[in-house]
Amino acid sequence: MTQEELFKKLVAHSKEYGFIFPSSEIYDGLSAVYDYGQLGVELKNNIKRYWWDSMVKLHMNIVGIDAAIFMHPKTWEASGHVSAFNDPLIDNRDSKKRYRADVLIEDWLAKQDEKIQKEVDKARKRFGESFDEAQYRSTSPRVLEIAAKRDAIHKRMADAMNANDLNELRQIILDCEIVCPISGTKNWTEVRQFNLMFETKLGSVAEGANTIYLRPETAQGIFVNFLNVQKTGRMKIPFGIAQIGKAFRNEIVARQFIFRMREFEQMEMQFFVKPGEEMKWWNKWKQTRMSWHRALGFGDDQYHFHDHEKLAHYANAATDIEYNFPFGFKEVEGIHSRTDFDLGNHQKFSGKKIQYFDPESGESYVPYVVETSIGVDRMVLQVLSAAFHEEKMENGEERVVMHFPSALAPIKVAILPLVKKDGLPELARTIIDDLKFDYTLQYDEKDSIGKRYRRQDAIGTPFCVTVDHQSLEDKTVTIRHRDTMAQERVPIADLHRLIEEEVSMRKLFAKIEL
RNA sequence: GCGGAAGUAGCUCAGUUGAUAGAGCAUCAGCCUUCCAAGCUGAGGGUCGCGAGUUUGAGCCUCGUCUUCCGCUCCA
Repeated sequence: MTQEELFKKLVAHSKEYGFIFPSSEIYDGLSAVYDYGQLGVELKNNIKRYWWDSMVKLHMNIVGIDAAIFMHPKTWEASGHVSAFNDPLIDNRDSKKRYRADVLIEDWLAKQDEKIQKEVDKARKRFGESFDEAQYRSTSPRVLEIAAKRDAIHKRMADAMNANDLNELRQIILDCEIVCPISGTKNWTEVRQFNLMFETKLGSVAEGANTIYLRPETAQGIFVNFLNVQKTGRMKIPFGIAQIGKAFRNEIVARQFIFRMREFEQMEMQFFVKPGEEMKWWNKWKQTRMSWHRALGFGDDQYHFHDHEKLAHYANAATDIEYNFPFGFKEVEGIHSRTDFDLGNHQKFSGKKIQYFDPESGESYVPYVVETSIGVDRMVLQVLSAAFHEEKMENGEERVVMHFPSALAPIKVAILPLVKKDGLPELARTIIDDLKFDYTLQYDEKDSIGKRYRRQDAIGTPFCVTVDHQSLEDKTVTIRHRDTMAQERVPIADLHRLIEEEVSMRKLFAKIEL
């Protein structure tokens, strides 16, 4: 079976058993929006709890918050999203390729520099050792001409970007006679603006409504609350603030099931450190976060770091943890050193002093930030694709099993009376009443016991507890393990302890490098 | 957004040259009582993605539209 077929089966399985449904399916669905079903939400909640507890419980210097999705519009000017998340795009009609208009122009500008360099190299050959490059650059008519044109275009582009003048951007592309690298033609469409932030209105139209944005990342909710948390929590640097919440990006192309959605959930922790110590902490969090992933037991070789070569406007170091999805290694989590970009900008835009007074040195400074940012939905997809297996059993038949780590499994235990008479269902109910306060359970008395085991395998339930006639006599039951299919006879009184040992998150936590 | 393919029951699919929609599995009820999916009886469930058009008549032909998949593109 190819990876592609496996992925299709996984998507179908996710829907069939109630993990993930297309949104608004009775209205033909909504592109790249998905709903979590009865099992999906349990899995997702468990993943969130695994992350949350590993942050705020295991680290005494990390606390959580839950900020609003709506934020003051100035937030997004300070964060750089208003300018950086606004891409002017242009299509070439012949090659059908789409480009960022400003990138096309910048490529052209870079080419002018190359042209100048060529002139310089030619001159150097001509003049030999007596060649004075600086003088040549400042006097050669040919070089000056190219440089003047380059600077003029550069200024026009900067002005156009600032003024958001899309027609001017297109005119520059035409004036520079920029051709499509693929088709080699100048058959360009209009430049169109793609704003990756969703807009909505706050207040009624009559009152004069303000445009606000749905947050494109949760991080800013942490930054604007830095002072609140630091002061009220009496936090001392280094410390972190964690948050789980929805974010929204109007992606041009959103696809690959729940990998890239327009509405998605992030788990972010912003760690505030003393300037100059950020690389130490960046490296430390890389290790901690990688061990968090590997603790799930999907195979250490299924992950790798992917360092960014082109850094975002706020970062001085950035890496991604990538997981080997059925469609290749893809980003699950980003670990970025964001410097003092965010806090510094909020200080500038708000006019409020956002600094930390270091009691040891007696100095005040804007802290540096190391961010860990992980997509909840990508984690769900990672766990689903790692867990999904079709296996051949000893008797030659196949079974579909979700090998979830027990701590993440949506249903922990299925309680199954061997037959639905002779008082077996009644005894099963008393077991449920005892366990239901601590675990998600399912009860099933329909069909043969083998069929019921198959059903539980398909949703990844780690334990099946089967009540039979002997149970009535000696208060024991068989407990059947999902992965090995092995059974053991245990006293009903021991069930709670045996299950707890397996499904507790302690086992996972113990593997994390703190 | 472009190109290609697809959309019929919860799932996998059949449906001939256009003529009142089918199967298997699944679901539900009853019987049977059995530790690794297939026993028996019965029942429910589809305006064939949606909307127009052609036609006496459209699941089937035409156009539009939506959604999904693959490739390109994009990606903090």
